[in-house]
Amino acid sequence: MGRRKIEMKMVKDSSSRQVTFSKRRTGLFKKANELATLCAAQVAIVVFSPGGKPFSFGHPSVEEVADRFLNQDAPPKHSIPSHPEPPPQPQDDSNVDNLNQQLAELLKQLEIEKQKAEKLEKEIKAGGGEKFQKPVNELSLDELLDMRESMESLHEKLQSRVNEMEASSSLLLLSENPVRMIVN
Amino acid sequence: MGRRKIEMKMVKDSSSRQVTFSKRRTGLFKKANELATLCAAQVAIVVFSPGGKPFSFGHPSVEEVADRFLNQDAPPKHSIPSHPEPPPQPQDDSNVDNLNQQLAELLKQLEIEKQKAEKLEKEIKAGGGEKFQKPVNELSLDELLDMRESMESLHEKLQSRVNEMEASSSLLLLSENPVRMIVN
DNA sequence: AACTATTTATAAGA
DNA sequence: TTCTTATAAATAGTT
Repeated sequence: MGRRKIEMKMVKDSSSRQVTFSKRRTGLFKKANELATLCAAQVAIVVFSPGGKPFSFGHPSVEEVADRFLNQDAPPKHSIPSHPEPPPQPQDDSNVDNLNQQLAELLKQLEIEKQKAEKLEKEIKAGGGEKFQKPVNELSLDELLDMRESMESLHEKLQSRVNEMEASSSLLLLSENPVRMIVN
Repeated sequence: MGRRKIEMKMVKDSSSRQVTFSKRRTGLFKKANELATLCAAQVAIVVFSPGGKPFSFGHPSVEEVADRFLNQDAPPKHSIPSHPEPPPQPQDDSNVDNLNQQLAELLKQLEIEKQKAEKLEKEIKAGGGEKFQKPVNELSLDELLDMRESMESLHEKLQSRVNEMEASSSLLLLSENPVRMIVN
């Protein structure tokens, strides 16, 4: 999906591989979050980078998905009653066991977090800074991401303003009238 | 990614939601497979469909990834002590508190910056009035440059904070469960 | 970290 | 469900 189509084989260059991993992990988690959001599905993902570092996503939380996995509850909704009922055997695409379920849950949560963040970002971008008045403890990763976006937006505005100012000041220096500048 | 852009909200129609889930689950697993293949990374995903059916993907297998998670090798930082007997209460709360405090600070600074920006904006726009007689240009330019600097600084901090939050949230999610994840 | 040129993923529709 | 098609997204290669 880029300048070129690449072979589905391990990227040899360690450095490039790390870059690819970062980009794709982000994309994967985003997709997971979208799946969870659009379909009211629970998702958990666990990933070990080539360097061995773990990353995870879960919706609504890794714990919940994990518990559900462990308890093999296949309830239609989000109920996580610790009712020791041996529910139906999942028909996974691959190996599935308790651990797998837990992992799946984790991945879900991560995805959800990402989606929330995106949502917040949009809100912030669109609206104003109402979010800044919310109690910090309620700030989640999503909100943080939103904040980052608004920051970027602010920064962009600042940037263009500075550019205008610089251009104007330059012109002023060239003019016979050294002062007064109108910036609108 | 199709004929039209869709809102990131739960698909109301049950039937459509099921279709979307099927398509996107396939896509998610495909992406996971590519990530694992291209980056030599281990990946595990568990998903519960809106109907409550479990699906999973694992490379090399969900069990292996799960085991690796459970058998965490003591990581340098956000490690969660996975002790054999009484799995100690994770001190995640403290971590969260710290993050929240830092976040609070950032928010404060952001607020201040925003106010400055607004003030400056007003002054500049009010240019239609008396401002023309003051050396607004130079002053404003300086102020703008300062602001830009602080904005950039803030942005950097926010960026790293986001990174921490992502890692921490992952850890926290796992720590509350029987599953443990190490992010270092 | 940003930016395009392309490749993919997919929302609709059949 | 599967296939097709028009678009929206993701991302490989670059800077």
